[in-house]
Amino acid sequence: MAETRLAAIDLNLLVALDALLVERNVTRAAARIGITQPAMSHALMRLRKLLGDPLFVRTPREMVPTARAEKLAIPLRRALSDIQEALRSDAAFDPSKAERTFTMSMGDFASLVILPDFAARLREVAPKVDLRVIAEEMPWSRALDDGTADLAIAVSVHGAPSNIRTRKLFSERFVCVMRRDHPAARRPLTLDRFVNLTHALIAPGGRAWGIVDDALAERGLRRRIGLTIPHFLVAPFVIASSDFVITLPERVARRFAAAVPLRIVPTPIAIPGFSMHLAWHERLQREPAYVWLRRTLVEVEV
DNA sequence: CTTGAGAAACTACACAGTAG
DNA sequence: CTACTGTGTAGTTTCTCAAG
Repeated sequence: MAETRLAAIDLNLLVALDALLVERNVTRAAARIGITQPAMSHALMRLRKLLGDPLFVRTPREMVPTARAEKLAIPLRRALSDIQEALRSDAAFDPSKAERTFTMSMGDFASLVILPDFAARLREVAPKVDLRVIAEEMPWSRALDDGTADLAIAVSVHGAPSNIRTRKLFSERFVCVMRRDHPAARRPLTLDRFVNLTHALIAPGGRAWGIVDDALAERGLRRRIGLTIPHFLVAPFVIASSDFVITLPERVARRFAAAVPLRIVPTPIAIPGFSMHLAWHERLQREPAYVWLRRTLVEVEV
């Protein structure tokens, strides 16, 4: 039967359980917390006895958590990260000596624009600090809430829960990008020429309709989208070696143009820009390490 | 044959009880 | 209070077994 008196529970078992939930593998979970595999196996046995549940079942690919274990995952992670913070908070943060990992949630766009300079800066001023970037798979506010992420970079922070703090990083506008020797690059890009070109679109959702199409539709215009791709990775190479034209955030365009021969021109139609924001949980508001992390991120000129 | 979970045997250590 | 000793627990190494 489940034991509810905390004094009767070895709380270290919860650290083991957390590692198992993250790794879903006894050997790796053991390595994660610095014990051997049999010790972790033993810890799992004690957890099973304590909670009266198998917790994990072996499958060819991984140790799959039972419903009971799954249910514990998020509150456990949150509790452990709170404890970790509580223990850490008094010590002032010295980036040049700190050995720790920060986890940040950000998408393709933010990674491309922010990471190159930020990662370089980190190596310089905090050589022993590791950075773990996770994709925006879950709602980022939840990742901040349960401690999966220390910081999120997001486009829209409207309607964020009240326990989430935000700060604007930068505003972004759209530009048109084509290969450097594209025939259309010889003359100014008028709206008329723009709609007669064949366009490429980065559409994570796969929908062949973007913000440009909204702006065109307002004027009763349409363009042909000849290529839709789900992420930024291949875009510069496709554009550099074809006649497709693409409309991109300016900072992305500049990154691409630094890697392959491209021409960047203004959009011939007004397209509303957007802003990128930093978001964090209020419990990290005054923690020296996170104050430093946020300041360092803001200081990186992108 | 390889990999990984779990069992067995052994070891180290903390704690409690007891003697001086 | 200190020193010694017995007990229990959790760790390690080594092994076994099952599955791919």
